Amino acid sequence: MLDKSHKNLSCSTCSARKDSIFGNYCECDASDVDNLKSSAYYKKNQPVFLEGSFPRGVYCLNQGKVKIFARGDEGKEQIIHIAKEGEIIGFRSMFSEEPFKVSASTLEECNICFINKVDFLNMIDTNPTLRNGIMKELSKELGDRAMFITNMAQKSVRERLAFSLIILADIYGDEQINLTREDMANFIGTATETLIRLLKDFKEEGILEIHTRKLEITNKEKLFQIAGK
Amino acid sequence: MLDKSHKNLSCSTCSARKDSIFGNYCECDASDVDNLKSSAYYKKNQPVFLEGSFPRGVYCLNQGKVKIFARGDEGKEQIIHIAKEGEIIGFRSMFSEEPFKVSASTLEECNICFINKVDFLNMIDTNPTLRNGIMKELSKELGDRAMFITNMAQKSVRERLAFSLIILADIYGDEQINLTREDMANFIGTATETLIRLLKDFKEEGILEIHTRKLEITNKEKLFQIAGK
DNA sequence: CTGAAAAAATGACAATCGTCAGTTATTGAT
DNA sequence: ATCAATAACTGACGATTGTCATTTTTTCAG
Repeated sequence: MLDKSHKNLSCSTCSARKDSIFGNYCECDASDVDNLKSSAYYKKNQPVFLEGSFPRGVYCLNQGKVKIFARGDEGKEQIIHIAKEGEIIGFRSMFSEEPFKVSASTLEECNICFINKVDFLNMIDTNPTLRNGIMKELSKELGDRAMFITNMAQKSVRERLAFSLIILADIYGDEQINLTREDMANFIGTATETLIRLLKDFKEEGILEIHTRKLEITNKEKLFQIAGK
Repeated sequence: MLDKSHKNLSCSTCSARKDSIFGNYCECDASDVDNLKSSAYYKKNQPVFLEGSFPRGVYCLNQGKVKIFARGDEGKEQIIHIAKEGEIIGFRSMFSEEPFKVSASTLEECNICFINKVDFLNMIDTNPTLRNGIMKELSKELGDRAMFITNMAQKSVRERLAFSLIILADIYGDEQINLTREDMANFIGTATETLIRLLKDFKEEGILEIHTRKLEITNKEKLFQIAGK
């Protein structure tokens, strides 16, 4: 599955492609993209791009998960989003012509393809369907973040944990949620200790099982209930 | 200044135009837009569009301020953004083809112009400069919201108040900040009572003066200091 | 397999902040 | 000008949550 040899992956056989913006909006041939992109193996906890730097292109996740995070004043990470297979990351700052406002770092071993800024912008300019897909994506995310802000501002940590577990369960699919307690706390926006205590509560309430680092949700219904709608 | 007679305003004499996306990116003639738009007078606390409904076009603020807000589970407003003269609002959901995730409501008397969805999308399609401006705007906002989320998650209410006052001072320009305590609390993400108490603290610390509803910042330096960077 | 480093977990404690209940001040319509 | 409605403010109190200090468990390199 993971290609550690840095050999080029092919878009035409990319299993993540069907879920991606390319798969949904790009009527172009997979091989068109194939010729532009390069691919690379990333090990766990490796940076993909860093806050403050300028984008040189976009990254397309073939395999693995990547956290997108900002840093607060004391350097504490706030995870804004966890990207999974099929997602394209790093294109927002390309349009805004600003340096990255967020950083991206792998949460596990990943295969990530790279498309050069010029090539990507060229694709956008010449392909209205893809362009509309991107605009749709940007707008959707703005809506999501409005909700994220509202949750942060109005929900208790317990409610946010329930809410976040639902999101994480969705991101991880059949796999069990697999994050360090610190990363999870930085996603929810709380202290690591508080998160650990609440996970214990949830365990005692029969909502989940803790397999050390991996979490297995056993009562999703109750999570919805706690999260509040 | 305010045109209560519903008479059409003209883009060519619109003082807000120079600060707008149109002013910055649209090479088209002001009269092109003039012919497409209609304009209307809104009184204070009047809705512009509502969460859940589908966009029929975009709104261009000629005069006055508009709050953009989401609602939490118990209906409590969370103000995401306060739009001022020159800003275009309501176009995000047009691209995402979803119903509005947020509502918009006037904070004071406003003159607002309206451009029909079809006409606006047509402008976007035929005007690459405008289109790029819009994409730039969407991306910029995504970056801003990442910071907003981080502030919400990591700063204390006191720090958030300082931070928000800086933003509000910028939005209100030469005017004094003029919001109900409830709106301000809903912007900062706290209870109205907590906000009132903290405003009193700030007053005693010589940071601002309270003229009933209007706030005058007297020590911006200190605000920056408290806000943390 | 072993030891060191990293991560997870626990306990104690204090401060921040929200809630509720009530009072005072301001606004705006008649 | 008056009064009702709305907004602003105050006080008391407790729960939630963050901090710090320490222990236990897990991971991983050699």
